[in-house]
Amino acid sequence: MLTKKQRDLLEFIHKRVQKDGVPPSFDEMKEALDLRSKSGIHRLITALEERGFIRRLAHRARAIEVVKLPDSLGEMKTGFTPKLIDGGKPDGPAPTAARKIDSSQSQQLPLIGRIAAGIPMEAIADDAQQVTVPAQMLSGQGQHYALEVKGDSMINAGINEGDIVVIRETNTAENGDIVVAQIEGYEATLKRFKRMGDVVALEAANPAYETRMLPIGHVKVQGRL
Amino acid sequence: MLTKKQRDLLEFIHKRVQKDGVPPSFDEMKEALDLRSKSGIHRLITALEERGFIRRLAHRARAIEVVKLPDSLGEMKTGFTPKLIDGGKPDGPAPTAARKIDSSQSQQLPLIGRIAAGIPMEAIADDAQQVTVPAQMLSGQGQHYALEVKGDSMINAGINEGDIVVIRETNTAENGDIVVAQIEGYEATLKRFKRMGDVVALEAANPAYETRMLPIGHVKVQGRL
DNA sequence: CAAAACAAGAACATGAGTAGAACATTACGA
DNA sequence: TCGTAATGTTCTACTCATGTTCTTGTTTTG
Repeated sequence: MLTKKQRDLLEFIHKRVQKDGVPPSFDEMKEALDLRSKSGIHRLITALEERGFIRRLAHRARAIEVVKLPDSLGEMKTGFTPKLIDGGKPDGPAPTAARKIDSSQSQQLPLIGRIAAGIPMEAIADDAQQVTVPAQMLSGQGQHYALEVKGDSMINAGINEGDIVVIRETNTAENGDIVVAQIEGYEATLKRFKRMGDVVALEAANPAYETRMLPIGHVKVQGRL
Repeated sequence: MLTKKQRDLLEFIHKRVQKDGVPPSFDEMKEALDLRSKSGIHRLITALEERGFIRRLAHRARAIEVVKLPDSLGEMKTGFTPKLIDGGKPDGPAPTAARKIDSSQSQQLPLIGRIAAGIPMEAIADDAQQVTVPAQMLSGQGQHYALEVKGDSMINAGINEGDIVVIRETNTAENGDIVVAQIEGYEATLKRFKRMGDVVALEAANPAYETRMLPIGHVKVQGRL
């Protein structure tokens, strides 16, 4: 699926994100791949994006995100990723027009995936991946769902990249619980929950990651492990 | 299902991907099968794709992906077996046992997305992106959903890469309709639908793409534009 | 606000890789 | 034996991947 260069670059980006938490700039990638020009990187990035391995925001510095890795670089079956790119979306004939329509005449639809009009690539969400879970893992009450873990911040809690965790939907948590927390209304992350007065501490089970302290209003618990 | 040659080639590709992470080029395959020409490879590849064993991107170098293996090669499958982690009993060496649990005690959970345990990255599926759509685009009946278009095969129908199409769920279609079609049970693609007797023609609105003819049982209409 | 940093991408060159036509050969079943 | 499908081979045409240099905007920052 990927050429060697593309793979190298993807690997480099991934490692940088793992290590520094910040994706590299074009210049840094250029150095890493020993190129004399950034344009080559640009094209590789474009290719990777086209193949669905990364996502990015146009014109944003270092706004690259590794969505999936090739099989050879780690196990992560990517079911599908309900999320979309393009922070800017500057123009584009049809879309722009559509977005201008008065909201009172509009209604919300879930964007459930991506469809290939050219080469078929990703199944649509109706075929969402299912995982089979032993019944005793479920607490009997409440809605459960499964999530694949990305990243290694909970490594000391025995949760590694690629693992599947079973989450019970809830909006409360006890100190010490591992929760899915939504920060600032948009980031969802898996952390250990601790409340200290008016702030909430989200601590990772990996010394390489820092504990985040956030005012209580900014964190919303979405589920509990 | 497969001829010997096809099987050999598939096996070779699979091994290469396992080993290097990068699929082989036509030339390399030619060498592996001890042929003097790449055209033979081309035909084998085409046959494999037709039979659903591989997927590929047209005109992209090394853009081959093994989708499934014939039964005879099944043992080679790399067991991606994610550990299931139970919040209640967070310690380790149980997963093997857990997987052996009788299926009658199990239940299906939707895998609805991905959660970042390291750097917060992706919202979970509950926060799936919403697109706003003018009410007059909806037919008033039936379930609708939105899909982002990838690829350019429908370019002559005014549908370009990045556009969002609104689909009504249905399992029927008239000739000439643009439909989301699922082929062979796994590919979802956007094409113009035409039925001719017992075969269905899925034609792209772009001369660069060919029309696919498939027996009627292999195509399932999932929705209509 | 201006400078610095960074991303987008046009233009050009070259080698790598894919598509497919045309024709010969072989194996196998009706 | 004839016909068909799978294979081999050769050749040609075309597209893609990559490297390079430069130019044009955008974003971030001092």
